[in-house]
This record gives sequence, structure tokens and C-alpha cells, in this order.
Amino acid sequence: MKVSREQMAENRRRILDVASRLFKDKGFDAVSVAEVMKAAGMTHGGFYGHFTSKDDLVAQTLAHALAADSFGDGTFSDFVRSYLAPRHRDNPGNGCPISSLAAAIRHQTPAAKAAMTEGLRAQIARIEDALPDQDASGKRRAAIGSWAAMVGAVILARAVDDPEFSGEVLEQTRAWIDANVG
Amino acid sequence: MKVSREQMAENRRRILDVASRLFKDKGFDAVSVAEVMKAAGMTHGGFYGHFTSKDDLVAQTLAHALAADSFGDGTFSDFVRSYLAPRHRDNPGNGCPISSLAAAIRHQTPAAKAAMTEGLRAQIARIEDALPDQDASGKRRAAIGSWAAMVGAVILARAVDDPEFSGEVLEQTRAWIDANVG
DNA sequence: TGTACATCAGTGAACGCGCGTTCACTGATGTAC
DNA sequence: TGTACATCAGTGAACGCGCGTTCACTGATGTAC
Repeated sequence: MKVSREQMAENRRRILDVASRLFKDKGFDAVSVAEVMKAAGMTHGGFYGHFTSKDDLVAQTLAHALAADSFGDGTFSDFVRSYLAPRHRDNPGNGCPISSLAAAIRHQTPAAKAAMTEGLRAQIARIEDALPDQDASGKRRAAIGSWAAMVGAVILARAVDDPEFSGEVLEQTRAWIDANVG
Repeated sequence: MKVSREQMAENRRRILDVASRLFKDKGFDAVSVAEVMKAAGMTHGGFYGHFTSKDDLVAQTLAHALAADSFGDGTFSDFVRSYLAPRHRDNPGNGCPISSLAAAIRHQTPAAKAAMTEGLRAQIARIEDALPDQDASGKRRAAIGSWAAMVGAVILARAVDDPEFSGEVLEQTRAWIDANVG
């Protein structure tokens, strides 16, 4: 049955929210359209009233998730600590979409790649702004280098089955960034 | 028809070789058992004489690919340069299995995770050995931190649709590692 | 403000397709004599 | 060394399943009067 315009807009927002969580948690392929719609409290048939295809959902979910992404207003060092924390490693669904989805973007549509590119640009710009004072070229280098290390460390820590080794990857990367930034 | 024992061993090796290339190139999900067997010059039915399941193939291919992985005998700085080169970014199928597959391991079986963990341990140990002289704890920190940055940078560079920005990610990460190692 | 009706968001059965896996069969291998 | 036959690696048709997608239908919404 038809729902109000506001209800429909809220439904759409809820689809994007649950899709973001599910995709980050399980990956694009392992999440079905029906699973997303069920998690959003609807049945799968209504999906195509909101999106033209699953690929369209993927691209729009990425843009949605990356737009919501940021880091509070603490110092850069605090951000690094929370990003490289076991809590973040163990909860991809609530975490940074870049660390959980960047590697899968390679196999997605151009629209998805474009959303990821913009999200990455914005994130690096945010890090540049948060970095301790230094010349601009050093800032850019430190922003890109430390962000690559953070994303890589979270991906590696999630791939490893030994909790001690996984924790070491996070902690040593944190120490390496702390030692070399600013 | 039956083939000789040596032929069978060679067939198995060829399956692992082509699976390694295909998985690195397209990801685990996008490569079918039939596609692997066809690329190895056989039909899909014979697959289960070599492996118990696709998951088994994934785990054995990872062990195979990671065992073959190393970096020549140049300096660490040379290794970083070639790892963060556009050529490596653009050819995942011939490149490092960690950068192309680490993020997908999260969704694979325990056997696959165990293979990746061992491969990662070995790679970090190799980097420690190749690093310029310094105290042991500094070496380990630099090995893990720079390896996380390398893997992260290749993943991000592959996710980005703007060639200039992608190149900048590689180049700035290279400069950042060079400036902070040894 | 109240009524009549056209619109259309969401439902749920059905589709076609590709996948991982199974299995009866084939014919070269390799062993027993 | 030569022959007879049991073994078994690889073939290709077939299976069951879950997926993305479609569509006829439903009934609440929102508009025209």
C-alpha cells in the first residue's frame, strides 16, 4: 500500500543506513537486496521503487556512508588511536567505510568508484587540516602516508586470525604514525 | 580419461597458478570454479578430484600464492618503489596477493585466514631483515608501519578513478615511507 | 471542510540465470602375472 | 618384455539453490471539486 511522501523518504534513508551497515559488515556480494529490504522493515519488491538496480544501491550507499564519515573534533593523535583500536577492528559495520569497502571498489561500477574517490579526497583534506603545523607539502605527504597506513593496518588486522598479532599490527602502526607525524 | 601421476600433479599446479591470478584480478566471488578449470585447460567436473570445495581451493591458492611471494634482493627502498609503482597498481593479477586479497579474507574460511596470517608474518619478517640497521623494536615498528602504508596505498590507489590522484597516493606514500624509515 | 477517485509505494509470487556440486561414464595408466 | 585388466583422472550433463529483477495487485495517500 502507498505510504506518505515523508514515510517514503524515511524508508529510503533507512534502506541506505542498513545497507551501509550490512555492506561494511559482510561485503557487497554477501548482502542480497532482499536482506537489505528485510533489515529496513520492508519486502524486496519495493526496492526498485527507490533504486534502479543493486549496483545503484551500492553507489548511493557509498556516497551516503562517506558523506557521514568524519572524525570528531579531537586531535589527530586521538583520531589515530580510536581508528587503530580493537573496537574499530572488531566492528566494521559501525566503522569507517573506507577501511571496510575500499578494496572491493575495484570490482564495482564507475559511479561507486567516483563516490569512493570523493570520500577519499575529503578524508585526506580533513587529515591535512587536523595535522600539526608544518609546511603544506609536508602536510600533504603526512596526511596521505598516515592515512594509507591506517587503512592498511585495519585491513591487515582484520585479516589475521591471531588476536595478539592483530593487536600488534594496530599498535605498532599507531606508534609508527605517532613517531613520524608532525 | 585418466592421466599420468606427473600430469595430474602438473594439472593441480596449473589450477593453483591460474586461480591465484584470477582471484587476485577479480576477487574470490567473481571467479567461478568452471572459469578456473577452463583457464587451466580442463572442464569443471574434474575439479573435485583435486579439491574438496571452492573454499578449499581458496585456502590452498592463498597458501600457494603467499609462499611464492617475496621481494627480490634489492634494497628496501627499491622494493617500496616497485610496490608503489603504477605498474603494480594496474596489474593485480601478477602482483602481491596481500594487497589484492587481504581485505576479502575477513569473509573467508578459517583455513584461508590462517594462510593469510602466515603469509603476513613472513612478509613482515622479510621487511625487518631488509630494513637499515637500528634497534630491534624500531625495526619491527618500521616494518609493520611501512607495510601497512604500502598495502593501504595500493588498495586506495586501485579504488580511485582519477589517475592523477591515484598516482599521488602512491607517490606521497612512497615519499613518506622513505622519509621515515631508517 | 467533505467526498470521489486517480495515483503510486509497497507486497509477494514468479522468472531466468549462474553458481557450486554430483555422478555415470570414458579411456589412458599402471600393475599383476 | 608382453598381455589382461583393475584403477581412477578427467568429461559433460544434470541437480538444487539463491540471487537480481519483474509484475499484477493492494490499499493508503493526496488532489480536484
